Amino acid sequence: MNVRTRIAPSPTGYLHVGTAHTALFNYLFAKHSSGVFILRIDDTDPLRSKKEYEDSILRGLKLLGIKWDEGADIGGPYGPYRQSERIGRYRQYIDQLLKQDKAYYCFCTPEELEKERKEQKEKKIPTKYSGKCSHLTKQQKEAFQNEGRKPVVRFRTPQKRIVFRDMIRGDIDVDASLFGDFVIARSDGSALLNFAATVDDIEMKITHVIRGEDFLNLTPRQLLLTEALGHPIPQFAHLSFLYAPDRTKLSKRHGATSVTEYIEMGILPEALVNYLMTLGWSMPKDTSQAKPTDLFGVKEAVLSFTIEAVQKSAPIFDIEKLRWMNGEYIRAKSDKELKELIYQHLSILTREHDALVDKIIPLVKERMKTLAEFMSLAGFFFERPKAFERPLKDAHLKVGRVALESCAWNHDAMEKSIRDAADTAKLKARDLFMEIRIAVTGKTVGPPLLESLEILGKEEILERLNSKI
RNA sequence: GGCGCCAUCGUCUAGCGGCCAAGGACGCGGCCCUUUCAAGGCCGAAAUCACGGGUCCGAAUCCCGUUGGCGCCA
Repeated sequence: MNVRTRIAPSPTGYLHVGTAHTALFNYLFAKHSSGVFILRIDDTDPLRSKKEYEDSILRGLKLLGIKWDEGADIGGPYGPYRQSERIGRYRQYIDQLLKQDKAYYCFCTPEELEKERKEQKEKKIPTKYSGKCSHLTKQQKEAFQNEGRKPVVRFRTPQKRIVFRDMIRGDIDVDASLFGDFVIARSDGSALLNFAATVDDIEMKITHVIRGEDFLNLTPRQLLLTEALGHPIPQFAHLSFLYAPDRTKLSKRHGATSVTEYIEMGILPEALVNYLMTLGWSMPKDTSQAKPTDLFGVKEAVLSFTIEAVQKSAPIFDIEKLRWMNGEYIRAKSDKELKELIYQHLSILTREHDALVDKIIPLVKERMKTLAEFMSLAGFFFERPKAFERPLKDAHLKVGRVALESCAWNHDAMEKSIRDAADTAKLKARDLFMEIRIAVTGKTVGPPLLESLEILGKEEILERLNSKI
């Protein structure tokens, strides 16, 4: 069987890391079986859906290297892949169910339904639709229509137990009589998301539906609908949500939630993807390696990915581990690659800085956890420090200036001169180094000092020292 | 409220009945290296496997219940 999976984001916001996570697992699963991965846009909510969001979601996924074989932008044999362009199809399926009496018109008003619910609550019985309109006569229907009522369409839910096997969670057992006849089309005729998704999954021949756990309770309905429509049911797998450290859903108040925001922070796409893959899944131990590793790419993951190995519990998104991983990826880059990334990331740098940047990169590479940190680490190369972390010690600076004035401008000569001067003045060399560091960079921590002095040049350094004495 | 899902170090996880008085990674602490900070190396603290019952010669692993978290429906 040819595996076909899909990600179906609603374009109501920028690409959320949780969506990227789900997309990634769909992709890994499909590609592990040489299957097809599809990108569908579920834009059934016209009020909240925006083209801008759709574009950014597509861009984000591409950036992460998650490529789809069929999708809203590139089409494919089962298109269109945008729900707003499929409305007519949903109508056809609704009519089919209506014709077969597997669905019916319900004329109940919201007020009537609310009243019904209230009564059920008072009697402490499960709240569900009573089925009041399930067997209306022709006359009754006409009477309602003459009143001007617009009916919704409800699915006639078979009263039975539904058992299905979730590839991650195992057997799930639900009693369909508990949720009753649910709505599949609004009074304006438009299909509800769950119905639309069911139809799309059928038409797009989706074999494995891998999605968020919020759909777990909706799956029995999809199963019933698929059955009623006369199609084979796909396999299901439900992934846990990603949570913030306070165990609530990742949201704006926890900081960055969208892929774009992480990229803007200077997280490399490969690092983000790698980190996301370790959330809920782990690379099987390689017996040839002494230690298992958290560091691996999509290609390797595709080889060993199995959905059964996915963790059931909900992971917490830990930005510290992401930052560590990003540092690993930065250090794995060649200096040249890193330079290009830095140019892309920091628009204030231009090619005229090229010679300088070439020299700086080896000094800061192993100190950076994000691309954005380049500037906080190396800013002093581009402009003189405006602020100083602490007041400077004049006596030390004078000794340091004298030592540097007279010596050749290379690492070893400077070191010797500074150490000798420290000895003569009965100062600790390390203190002398520190004062020079602060005078030159403004900070107590930073790249190696003597290498930095070499790069900035004697004239500039002496001026920086003089200005502080 | 009804139903469903989940539960191993602070965090991500390994573990799928004996190899586990629980392994790795991030983070944290210490030491080494060192002109600072990193990077790197070494060492360490950190989970009575949520709790309580079973099943079994034997349970983190199977079953039941409780608690807590989350979700769906309303």
